[in-house]
Amino acid sequence: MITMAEIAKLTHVSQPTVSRVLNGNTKVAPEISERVLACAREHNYQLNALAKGLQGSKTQLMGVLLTDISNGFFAELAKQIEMEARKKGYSIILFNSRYHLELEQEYMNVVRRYHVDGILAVPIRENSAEWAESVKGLDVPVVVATRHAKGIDSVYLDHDGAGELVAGHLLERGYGRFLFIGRSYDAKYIGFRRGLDKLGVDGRFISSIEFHNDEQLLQDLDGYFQMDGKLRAGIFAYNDICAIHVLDILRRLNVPVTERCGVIGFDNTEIGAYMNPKLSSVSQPISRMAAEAVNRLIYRIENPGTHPVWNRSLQAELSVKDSS
Amino acid sequence: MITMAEIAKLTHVSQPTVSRVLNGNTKVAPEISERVLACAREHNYQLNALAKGLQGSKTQLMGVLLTDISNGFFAELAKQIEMEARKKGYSIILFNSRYHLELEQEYMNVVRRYHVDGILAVPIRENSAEWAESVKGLDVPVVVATRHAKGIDSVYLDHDGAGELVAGHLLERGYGRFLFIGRSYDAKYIGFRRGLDKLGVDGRFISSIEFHNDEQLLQDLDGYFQMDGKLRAGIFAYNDICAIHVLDILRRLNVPVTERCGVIGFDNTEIGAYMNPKLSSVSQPISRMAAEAVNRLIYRIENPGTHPVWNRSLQAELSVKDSS
DNA sequence: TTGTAAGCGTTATCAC
DNA sequence: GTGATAACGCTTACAA
Repeated sequence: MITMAEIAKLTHVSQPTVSRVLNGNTKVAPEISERVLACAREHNYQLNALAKGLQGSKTQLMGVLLTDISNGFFAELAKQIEMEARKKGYSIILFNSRYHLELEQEYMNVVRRYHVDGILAVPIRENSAEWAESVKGLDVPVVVATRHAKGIDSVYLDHDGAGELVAGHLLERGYGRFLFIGRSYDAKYIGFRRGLDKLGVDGRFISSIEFHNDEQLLQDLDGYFQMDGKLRAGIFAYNDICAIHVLDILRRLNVPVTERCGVIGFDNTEIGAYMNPKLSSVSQPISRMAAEAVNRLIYRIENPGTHPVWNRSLQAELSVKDSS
Repeated sequence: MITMAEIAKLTHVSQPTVSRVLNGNTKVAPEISERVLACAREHNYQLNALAKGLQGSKTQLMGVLLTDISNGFFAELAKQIEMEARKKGYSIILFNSRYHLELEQEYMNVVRRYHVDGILAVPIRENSAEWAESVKGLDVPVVVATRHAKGIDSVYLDHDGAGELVAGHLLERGYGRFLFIGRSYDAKYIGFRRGLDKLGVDGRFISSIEFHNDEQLLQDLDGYFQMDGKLRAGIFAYNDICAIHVLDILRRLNVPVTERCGVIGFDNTEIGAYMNPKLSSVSQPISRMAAEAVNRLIYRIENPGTHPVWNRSLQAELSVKDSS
């Protein structure tokens, strides 16, 4: 690997001049500039990011700390982050905590060794005191993605609003009663109820059940479809996997989808598109989330100092397919 | 961030002594060692990997160049690579070519900037001359994963053997005729045929069709099940996605799975386990592939110089579920 | 066993 | 405009 000093020797200039030419910020005589650039190109010069970083300047490295890269959602997020970072000239150093708190803690240290310019994290427990502590101890900016973190910049999906969105869609499609499958305290359900309420749906027609296993869900859905047989049911599952189980059970119960009920999933995973019928689903705007997170992080990198905490809530989008 | 020099000042020793203590290779007086270690711990000292790398020593960085991190298979691979690398004290710098040749080329350059100790790659075109050229131009060891690369160390799955494995399984389960869905020149099919042949299956009962779209596949399968109605059919699809389409079509054709036919997928993706019936599938030993690749790369890092090219072919495993 | 000195490849601060 | 020179934090001789 050729260095600036070597290029300097070859082109009969000083090494700092080579630096000036290659960085292109300071004025340099055109003939020198040309000579140096030609030489650099010829030898396929590559900046030594280590030396640059050591010197105090930026490393152009972004630490990315995820919980589970093998999860399709985070894999897509990682992809988008990498794309967006690349656009801005940053490379990604990847850490995957696998939901191990100790590992996450270790990574918070390891990442410092590489003097990354900033960290983009999906913490395991975004509101734990220890994690907040680690972040404060760091001397680099941190942005949290996919979750709301108190006291730290973050970008996340508005689950509550997503529920409302689903409510509007199901109502528009003429469903007359509504079932949420998931925890009753889920923000999605809160928003779902509120949305239905706003649009004048009687609370009697809104209910929720939890999903534990197929047999229990089958029982529950069977019961649900015994009553109020005439009203088409709009079913909102807390994620696509759950929704897929629902589709399977509906098939076993001989409840035709869209005729007697509609099903909406959450996450809009690829797998949903392979179902029959294709699963309608709420999609998280992953690429926007990645872009906003990366850009905010870069903003923080380029504008050090304390700024008010920035929390960006993104709106969900509905990907309507064949199941609703 | 505290430095060795600062620790040296605080503990009244020289900076190289601090280095000696922290690295633990050279002999240092116990009382000094203790003092230094205590100080380092107290201030949560972290090595400056940039300085270490710059000095000529290793960066403990591994460049990982993938084609598509959002693909579940590669996502899992990335996870395993990260795990294995971490175990050995390496961190991962991730690049995702998205199957763009120019991007891959750019990344081959960018990665040099960070002076990674080695590169673990899934190249887009493992046998292209240009790529081989880029690799030769590099001064760091490269190991290719998931594909066989001529002239470069690589770990990959034995597709041919996998086909043979499937043949044995289907025969054992009593299927009497066999259908491969995919390209006829696929190594899986070659192995599949050979396996069946070895076990005495008449070539008349072996065939293959390609998969282009659902309608065409439905026609083809319909035709296939019209003839030789008595023989149970063992169907081997070139990947899980295809197998899932097959399952769907079999349902539409009212061909009961396991009674009249069995279906085997390839990749053993998570999605297959959510099917009904659960999809039997050939699983690539991802974690072993990752481990072998990482370990080979580390071997190359620690033993520079020319060694004979190392090509490791791994055997597939069959994950038998409910569809066969 | 420990300290001194040099050097890795940059950028930044000076002079000229 | 351009060239010395110092500095970043570390490892590796070499000296004591």
